[in-house]
Amino acid sequence: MNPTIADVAQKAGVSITTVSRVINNNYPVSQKTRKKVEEAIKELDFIPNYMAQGLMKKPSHTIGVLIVSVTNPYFSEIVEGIDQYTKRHGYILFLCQSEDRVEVEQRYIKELIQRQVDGIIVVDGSKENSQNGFFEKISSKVPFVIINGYHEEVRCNFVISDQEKGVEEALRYLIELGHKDIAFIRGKEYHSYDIKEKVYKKILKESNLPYNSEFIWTVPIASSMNTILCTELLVEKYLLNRKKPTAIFACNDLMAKGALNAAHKLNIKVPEQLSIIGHDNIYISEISEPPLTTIDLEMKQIGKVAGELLLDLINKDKEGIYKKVLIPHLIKRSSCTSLL
Amino acid sequence: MNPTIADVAQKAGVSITTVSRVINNNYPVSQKTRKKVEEAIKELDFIPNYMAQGLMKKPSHTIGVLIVSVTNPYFSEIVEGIDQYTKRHGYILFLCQSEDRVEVEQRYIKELIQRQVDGIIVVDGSKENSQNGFFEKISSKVPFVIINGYHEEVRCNFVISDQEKGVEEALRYLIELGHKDIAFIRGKEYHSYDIKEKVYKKILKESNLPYNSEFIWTVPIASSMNTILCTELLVEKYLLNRKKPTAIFACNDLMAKGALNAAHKLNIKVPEQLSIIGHDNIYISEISEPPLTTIDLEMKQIGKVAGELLLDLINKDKEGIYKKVLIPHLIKRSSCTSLL
DNA sequence: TTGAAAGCGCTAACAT
DNA sequence: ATGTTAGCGCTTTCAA
Repeated sequence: MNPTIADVAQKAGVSITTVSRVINNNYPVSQKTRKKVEEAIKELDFIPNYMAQGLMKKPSHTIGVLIVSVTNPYFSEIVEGIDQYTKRHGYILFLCQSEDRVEVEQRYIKELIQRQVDGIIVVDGSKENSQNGFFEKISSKVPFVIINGYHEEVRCNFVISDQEKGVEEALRYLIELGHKDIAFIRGKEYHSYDIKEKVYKKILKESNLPYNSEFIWTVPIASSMNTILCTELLVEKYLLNRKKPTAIFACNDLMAKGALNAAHKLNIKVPEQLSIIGHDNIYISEISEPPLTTIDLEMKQIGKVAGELLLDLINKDKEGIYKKVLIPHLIKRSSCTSLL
Repeated sequence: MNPTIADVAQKAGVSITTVSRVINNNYPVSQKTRKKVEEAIKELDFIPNYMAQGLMKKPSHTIGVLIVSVTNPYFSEIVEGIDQYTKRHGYILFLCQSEDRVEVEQRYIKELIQRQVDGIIVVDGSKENSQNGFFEKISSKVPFVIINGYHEEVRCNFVISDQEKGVEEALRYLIELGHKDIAFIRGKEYHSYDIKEKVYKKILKESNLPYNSEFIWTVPIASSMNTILCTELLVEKYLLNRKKPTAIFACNDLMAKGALNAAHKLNIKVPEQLSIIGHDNIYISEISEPPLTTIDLEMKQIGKVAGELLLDLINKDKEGIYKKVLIPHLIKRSSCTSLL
């Protein structure tokens, strides 16, 4: 058993109140007494019990972060952004992985509240929990910020990137380069893919390019690291059996990398014979061969902004509902070429 | 403010004890009473205060995990392994990033104890804190497991991979393939690099191959994601200015990927003109072009084994000091070729 | 500057 | 089956 404040008090020959005062350094204590207490603390190797402290003191200086999976760089980079900002302010993180399951998401959030976190950040919160009112309900109980994820009509704090803008920029770039046959790789069942596909159709129309449903390629697995392999298989098949595009837009870099691998396998030169553009700018896009042109979501920055907003909410520096929108930008690397 | 157990008791017209009993489901409560209480809980949206619960109940069902950085797949894969195992047993994780700083490591570990974690896992704990007795001291206060990191003469629980075996296997493979000029890429100041270099020299000697210090390439940055870029620069320079090896052994896959990129840049074909072998088997090695031959450390498995050991320690199913050693194995992919 | 005592929200004997 | 009461380890009035 760890020693308690009473042990320290006894050893130092003072009251527990005094010990508490030197621990928290919030009331005057004479030099002599302080020294005695500090020595007792050192000797006993006393570490105050946070649970007991937390019972009276309000803030726990703890934040809950809920993601799908740490091994996916998209999430880990956001976590790093959150952590770097919040740790400077003395917060520590509970890390929860939902594995993309709606009930797990709910279970974790309740557990976080039970554990008295000062606030919660959910990355890519599920559409279900957005729409069924769960997230809104949570918002009323604890400072709560959602990063990306579904947000139409949902009265929660959001930090999101303007996906439409990003996809638009990518597609216009491809079209400027002279591409007309642009395949679109997406995952299934996620709102963000639906949005992107809508933009895809819109841009084609605006550019007077025909829409061909054969160019919509849907990958069954889209957020774990298996996405790469899975996309590779799919793209290989389509590149062989369907009408060949001159360019591919992929809804995330994992898929883009999978497409790139497929091209390599089929001996299709990128970008000479096939241009590929990704989305997110996880570091994988940077270290690919060739480095992938992509849309930079600035995940670390998103994490930082979300952390900042959450702490402001916690400290009541901010009230009301916030929606912070970051504008993503195209990063031109070497996976796209001009047809003109 | 969240409602308390007293609010629930009042609303349900019972004593707080009864409420506690239905929450914990550990004493008989009549169907009728239970129903009343459950309704009150639902209506008030009551979530018990973990801090107050924790004051009496012993285990917090919380584990502290200390790593260098989440964005490095080596760490995130281990974290995933730990989490997958421990979450099944009802544990939640504090995630702490030391950013490779010895004092931060100490600060976090103390904070974790203060927060009443049931146990701590440190990944790649610093040599300093191993040698100065800090880790041993912590071991006496709380169930404590170190993954990899320095472990000679340190009386702590360890889950480690047998690095010597792995490096040996890699090097022998290269030598069997007919390589005589093998460059060795390492980081600086880490015990694990020293071990690997020792094995490198030993194997050369055993194989009657000359040792050439020009083939020891030391990368200044070796554990953040910048390693790749940094190695790329270094290898490019050495490939141009030093005696050219026919094969490269890299102490981790990040370096191996950097070497691969450098080769690409210089138009050196891998594996035809240069064989590269990595270490760790993070997924980057798998998705490289060509896929990298590497030593599989099975990080996820390491995480699982560490989680298992820690829970056994927590539940007193195990006593004493454990050192679990996993044997890494060579994974042959496509980045090495025979010279014979 | 210090100490006594109440109480944070809950659990766990002990009664009934 | 349910309630009363004494803490868990600490912070914080209040008094001295």
